[in-house]
Amino acid sequence: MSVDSKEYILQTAVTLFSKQGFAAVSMRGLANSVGMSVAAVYHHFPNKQALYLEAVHFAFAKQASAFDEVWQAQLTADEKLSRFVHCLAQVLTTDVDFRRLMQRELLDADDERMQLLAKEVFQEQFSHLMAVIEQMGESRQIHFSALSVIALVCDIIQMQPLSRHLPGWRAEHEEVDFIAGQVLNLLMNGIKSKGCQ
Amino acid sequence: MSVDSKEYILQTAVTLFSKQGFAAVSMRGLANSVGMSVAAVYHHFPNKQALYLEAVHFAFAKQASAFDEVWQAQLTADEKLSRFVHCLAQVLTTDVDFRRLMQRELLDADDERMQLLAKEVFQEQFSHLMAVIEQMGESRQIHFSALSVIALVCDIIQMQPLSRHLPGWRAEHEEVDFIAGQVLNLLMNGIKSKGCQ
DNA sequence: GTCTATATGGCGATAGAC
DNA sequence: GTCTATCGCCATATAGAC
Repeated sequence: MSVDSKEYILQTAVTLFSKQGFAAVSMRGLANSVGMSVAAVYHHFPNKQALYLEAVHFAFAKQASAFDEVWQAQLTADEKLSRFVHCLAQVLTTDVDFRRLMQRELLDADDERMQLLAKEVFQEQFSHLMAVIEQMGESRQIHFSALSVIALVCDIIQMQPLSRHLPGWRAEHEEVDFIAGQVLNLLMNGIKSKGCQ
Repeated sequence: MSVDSKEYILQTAVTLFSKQGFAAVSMRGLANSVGMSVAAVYHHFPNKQALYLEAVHFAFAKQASAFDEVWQAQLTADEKLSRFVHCLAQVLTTDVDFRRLMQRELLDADDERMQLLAKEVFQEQFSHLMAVIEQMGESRQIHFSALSVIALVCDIIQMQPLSRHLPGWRAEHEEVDFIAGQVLNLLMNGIKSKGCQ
């Protein structure tokens, strides 16, 4: 049926685009991966560019509401922040396709697509995060603090292939709970953990 | 002369690869950009892959010693950390090609190239950073703390095209000194800046 | 909706003259 | 060391039958 084929193509496309990037993915390769002819793929999408845009949309829509339970729960601000960090680390570690597509979108940095992403995917979560940080006592640099939380988690995870080869690395450094715990410790106490608590 | 042509090709290749990625750069486009024929480019490099590897090496070699003055100066550990964060933010903001190539390498995450990058570019700087953090009083999670410093600066800068469209953004958020100052404040005091000092 | 076949053009890489 | 010309292949995309 039409919808099933289209969704299957999209799902496969998400994986291919996230692994290889737009230019390196061929319509032949995609058609081969889904077990169809090139012409059949072109029946569902007018061209490669449109297919890519739909694939990005498809991948990001899945994650848009992953954090809703965090914000709606009856918790203190500190607990909400903790849950958010855990959740973010979990999503970025589990859904590798999402994480890599995100990285590629930031690299391309097409302004039109960035606006769309900001508005449709991130703005809501970001506003919740800023509200939580405001409740925690920070009154001036809320935007920057919220950004720092996300940046810290994202880049620690995406630097893993490199940090594996740097001195002092241990296997537990790549476990979701360890990452979340360390990030939260840094956010609460700064780098000198002993001097502050 | 040979060396000049080769270096000019490399410099141009660095820019093209960082902007478009390996697959999207064509030897024809590169040849056109440097004002030579395709065959002339192939006189200097055996194939596209080798050209890419030399280009990455070329771009990273420039930055390898950018931080040496930070570590060798007669400063307290706190001051060294401050200088490092400023320097890193400056390099990542100024040398956009370097930053994007780095991001692309992390995306590809070819393990052989990661090992080479770790050993030849990052290991030395990372060891210095860990030593500084140890001097500051952190005794257990030194690797993770050092990683956090780098991750925070890197991702705040590479998320700029997105954060521009998120609520609370101001133009000063993209100034090098502002970023370094905020990052250092977070590292020293945590997110609740008032509760700790 | 899916197929086979094909049009059209760009790709990486090479041959051989100068 | 650089050129022009070219090889063989793969790319995106379409035509038309079933």
